Amino acid sequence: MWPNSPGCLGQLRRELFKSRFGTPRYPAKVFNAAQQLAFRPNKIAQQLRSQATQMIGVMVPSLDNPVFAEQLQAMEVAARASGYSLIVTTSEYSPSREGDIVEEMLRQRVDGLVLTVAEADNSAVLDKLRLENTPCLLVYNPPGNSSFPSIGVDNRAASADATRHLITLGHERIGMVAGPLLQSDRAQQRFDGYCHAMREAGLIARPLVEMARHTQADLASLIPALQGPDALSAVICTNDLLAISLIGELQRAGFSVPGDLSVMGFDGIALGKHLYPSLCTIEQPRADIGRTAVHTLLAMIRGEECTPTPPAPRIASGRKCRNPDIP
Amino acid sequence: MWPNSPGCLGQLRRELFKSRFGTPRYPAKVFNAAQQLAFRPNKIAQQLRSQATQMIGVMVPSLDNPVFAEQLQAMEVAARASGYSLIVTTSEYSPSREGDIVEEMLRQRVDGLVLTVAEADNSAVLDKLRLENTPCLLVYNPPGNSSFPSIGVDNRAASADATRHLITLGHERIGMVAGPLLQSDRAQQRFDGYCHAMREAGLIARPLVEMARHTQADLASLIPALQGPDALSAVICTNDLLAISLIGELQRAGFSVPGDLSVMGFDGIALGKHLYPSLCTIEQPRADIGRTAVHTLLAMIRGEECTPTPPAPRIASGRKCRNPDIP
DNA sequence: TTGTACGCGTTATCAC
DNA sequence: GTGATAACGCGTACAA
Repeated sequence: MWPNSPGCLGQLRRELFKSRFGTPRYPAKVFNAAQQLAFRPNKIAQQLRSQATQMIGVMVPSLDNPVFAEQLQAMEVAARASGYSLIVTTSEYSPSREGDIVEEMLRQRVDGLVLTVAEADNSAVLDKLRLENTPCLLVYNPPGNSSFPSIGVDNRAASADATRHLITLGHERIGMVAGPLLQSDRAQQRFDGYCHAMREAGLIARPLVEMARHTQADLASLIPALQGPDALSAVICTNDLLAISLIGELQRAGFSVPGDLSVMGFDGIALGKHLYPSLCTIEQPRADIGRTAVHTLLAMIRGEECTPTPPAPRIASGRKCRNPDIP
Repeated sequence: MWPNSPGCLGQLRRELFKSRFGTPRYPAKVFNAAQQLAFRPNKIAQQLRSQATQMIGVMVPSLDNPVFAEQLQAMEVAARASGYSLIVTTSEYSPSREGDIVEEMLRQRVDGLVLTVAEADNSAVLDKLRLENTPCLLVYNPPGNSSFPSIGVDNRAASADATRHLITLGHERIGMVAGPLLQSDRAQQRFDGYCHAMREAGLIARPLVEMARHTQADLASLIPALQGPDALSAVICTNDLLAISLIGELQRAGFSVPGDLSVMGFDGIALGKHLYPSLCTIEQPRADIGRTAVHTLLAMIRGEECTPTPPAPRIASGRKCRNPDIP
């Protein structure tokens, strides 16, 4: 009909523009024209013109882990409420994928980034981002030396809490089970907290039992620690999926849980409390973390907190869930 | 340095352009200039110019349900492998949110949409999309009358399979438990399949037991059906989270599972098989569904299958998982 | 090979 | 108020 004649679209655009700034006055003429032309504002052009995309880039290791999925759910709701959209990517804990993803998002000119990287203290992608001026926020990664603000629980303290909890219950031979350590700085921190609490109580910290996958236990690597006079009476897993799967493996192999071995988790995924007995775990407020991450990043985008090293907003150490079956 | 001088950026762009079409020849001069200027191609401008965004819009009801999260994980990997990004949104089963989300994505000029709507046969957002020419693919929604291609298992057949499985095991008093029915056409289809299999076996189908939430069972609404001479001996839940949570509630209330009541799930989330006893369920190949959804949509975007009603690609009815504890 | 000019759809700022 | 115009960064056709 009217292709690009400024007489029509020009006025239309002007009206739509005004309506955004509190002068919403739609002459029927303009409104009808908009409908007849099936006019739909083009965000691409708006973004190019305004140099802002209202999009935030999100990178998590994997969405197969409910921890990240539930955090993302909260982030999406919070972002949408503020008029922002999410570009979501998964790194699979691979540094090279991390690099590609971030580069891609920068080309897309996202207004900000929310990342969970493999290792915050030794990350090529963070080194690169330090030279950019795109606001960037870490989630779950310990604040450490990365010089980026980070949101998440204090893994060391939380893990020490969990250990003390088991000690209070009378356990002395406590171990820790983790997924591939190289891939996650959180697991390392949680191990540190465990060691600290053990020493503090005069107990000996056992070496970490490392499993091949983050979310699936293989019993074989734990069996040695369950035999002999020094056999473990309790273990803490670095995440809930690992704990649940370990409990299943133990039961399948004829062990009684928690009779022969108490198993504690870490994360507090929603499912844990529906199980029977419910999983004893350290609960990370995933929804809060997601929401807070978005709000913090939006503040950074507005330039409110854009100093490179603001006081890292930490959420207090997670709280323990009662598990009546742990002795 | 060189702000916009065509002498520099023009050549640079040309080189980058050529390199995309098989003449990758970077004179050092150009390459260095790119680095010195910290040049980064602007996707926004590319998108505006080429009228294609290489972005696909995804809408799922909620990421708190691992079914959708795991599907999304597979979609993200497949999309990235083809150079596409994902804009992810959650509708929370709300039709009004569905409308807002899709409108927003159309303004963003996504190249295609992958949606899971509440009710495909009665959906305002699909009615609107029929008038647009943005490729659109449904996931999990039954193909039905929506005139959109859809990917997912045949819920009716799968549910009938599950029912027959229980019947084969000797059960006769079988019930079905669902979340809020109005919010999900899948649950309705699964109930239909159950009814069909029951009638087929000469058994009476019980009325659906509807729970207030999709992922959390409240035992109270099921208790009546567990009492009296006609007490149920088995139930099928319309999704795994509901099943797991119901099992927990039952056990907490002193029931024995599967002694007093056998509980079957639907979806086959990864966690189910790690439990002990592992959850008996109908497995939907979520990763396959996600991958296939992306590949199909990309084909539609390329115009290969862009007829409004192509033969709906269905994945064969999911397969049963063995659960040794169901009698 | 190298330089130039136009258009994609908006927004912003002019002049009328 | 209304209409024309520049610029955002890129792709591309065309001219030098």
